[in-house]
Amino acid sequence: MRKGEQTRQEIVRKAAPIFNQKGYDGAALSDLMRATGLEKGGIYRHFASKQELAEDAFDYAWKLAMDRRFEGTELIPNTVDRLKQIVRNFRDRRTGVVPGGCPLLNTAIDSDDGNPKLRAKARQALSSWLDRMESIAEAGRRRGEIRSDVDSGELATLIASTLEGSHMMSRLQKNEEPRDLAVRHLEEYLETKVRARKAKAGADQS
Amino acid sequence: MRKGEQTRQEIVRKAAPIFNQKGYDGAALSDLMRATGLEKGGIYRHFASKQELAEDAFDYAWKLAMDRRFEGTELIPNTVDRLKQIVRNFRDRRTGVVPGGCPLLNTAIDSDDGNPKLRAKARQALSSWLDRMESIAEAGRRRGEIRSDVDSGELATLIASTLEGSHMMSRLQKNEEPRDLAVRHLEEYLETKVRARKAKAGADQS
DNA sequence: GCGACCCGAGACCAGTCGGTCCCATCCAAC
DNA sequence: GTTGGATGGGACCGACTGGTCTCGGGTCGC
Repeated sequence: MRKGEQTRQEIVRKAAPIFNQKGYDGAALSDLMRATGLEKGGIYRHFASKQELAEDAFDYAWKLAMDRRFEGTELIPNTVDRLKQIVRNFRDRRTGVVPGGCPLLNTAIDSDDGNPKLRAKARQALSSWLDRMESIAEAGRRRGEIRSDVDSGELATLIASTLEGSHMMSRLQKNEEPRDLAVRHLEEYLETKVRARKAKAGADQS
Repeated sequence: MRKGEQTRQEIVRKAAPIFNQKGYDGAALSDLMRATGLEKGGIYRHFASKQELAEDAFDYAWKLAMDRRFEGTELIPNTVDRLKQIVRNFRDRRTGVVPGGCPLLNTAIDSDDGNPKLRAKARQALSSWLDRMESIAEAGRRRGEIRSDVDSGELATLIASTLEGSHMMSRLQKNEEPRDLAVRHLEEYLETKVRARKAKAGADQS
C-alpha cells in the first residue's frame, strides 16, 4: 500500500470522532489538524474538501457501529433470539466504536438542514441497518419462527426508532436507564408479540 | 410594553426556527439578521451574545412544542386515554410549532459536545416533559386506572424515547411511517400493558 | 412640546474559517 | 545511488465569524 493511502486512512480514523462529536460545522479544520497531527496542506493533499473527509469519516464510523451491533449474532439459530441479541448489542457493545454517540443519529440531526450529501449518507446508513434487520425477520417469518402477522419492515423500524430515541435520552441524561429500559421493553415485545407460539394445538394465533 | 421588549420577543420568534434548523454553530449572525430584518447592532442591543439569544430561542421553541403536545388532554378523564392522546398529539399536532423538528432532540444532539448551557436547557426540557407525563401516570395509578405494577417514571421514559426515535427516522426518511408506527405501538402497549383491567372478578392482575 | 432616554444602523475590529499553492523533503523504483 | 514522483509543511488568501461602539433618530414621560 502506498504511503499516501495509509495516511489517508489514518486521517479518516482520527477525524471521525471529531465529526461525530462536534458535527460538520463544529469540526473546524484546526480541530482536524490537531487530531491528525498534520498541517492543513497534509490533509488537503488527500481530500478535495472538508466535505469529502466528513463523508469518509461517516462511512468509517458507521461501519464500526454496524459491526458492533451485529457482532456475534450470525450464529444464533433462532430468529427471535438473534433479534434480541441485536437489541442487547446496542446497549452492551459500545466499546471500540467511534466516540460521540450513534453516527446515524448525530448525522441525521446535523445534516437535517443544509448538507444534502451527508444527509444522503445518513439515509442510506439507516436503510442498510433496517434492511439487515428486516431480512433477518423475514427469513424467520418464512421459517415459522416469528408470527405470520408480523410485518418485518415495521418490526425493524420499531426496533431502530426505540433504540435510537432511548440512546439520545441516555446520552442527554448521562444515565443508562432509558437505553436499558428500551432494551427490556423490546425484549418483552419480541417475546410476547413476535415469537411464534409453540405449535401445540392450533398453529394459528388470534 | 416598551418598544424594546416587543422587538426582543420578535427577534426570539424569528430566530428560533434558524437555531432549530441549523443548530447553534450553523446559525450565523448573518442568518439571524436576515430572518429578523435587523442589523447586527439592532440584535445586540437586546442580547448580550448569540448564546443568550439561542437560549431564549430554545425556551420559546420548547414551550410551543410542549403546549402542542399536551393540547386538549387536560379534560380527558381517564389516564390511559389521556396518555394516548398525548402520544397522538406528538404525531398529529405539528402545525404552529417551530420548524425544524423537535427542539429537544435537535438541541440534545447539537450541544452534545461543547455547549454546556444549551445542554443544560435540553436536559431540563426533557425533565419537564417526563415529569409531566410521569405525574399524570402516577395520579392514574393512585386512582386505579393503570396497573399498580407500572412504574410511572419508566412509562414516561419509554413513551418519550419511542416517540423521539421515530421522529428522527420520519424526518430522515421524509416519511410519516415510523412516527405513525410508534404511535400505534404505544397505543397498543398502553391498552394491553398499562390500562388497569376492568374490576370484574379479581381486581388484582398477575 | 420639550428633554431624556431608548433604540437600531452600520462602520469597524480581530480572529477564524475553508481552501490554495509552492516548495522542500521523503520514498521507492530502477 | 540517482532520479522522479509522491508527500507534507506552512505561508498566504478572501470571506466571513461573533462582537463593539458610536451616532442619529425615534419614542416616551412629563
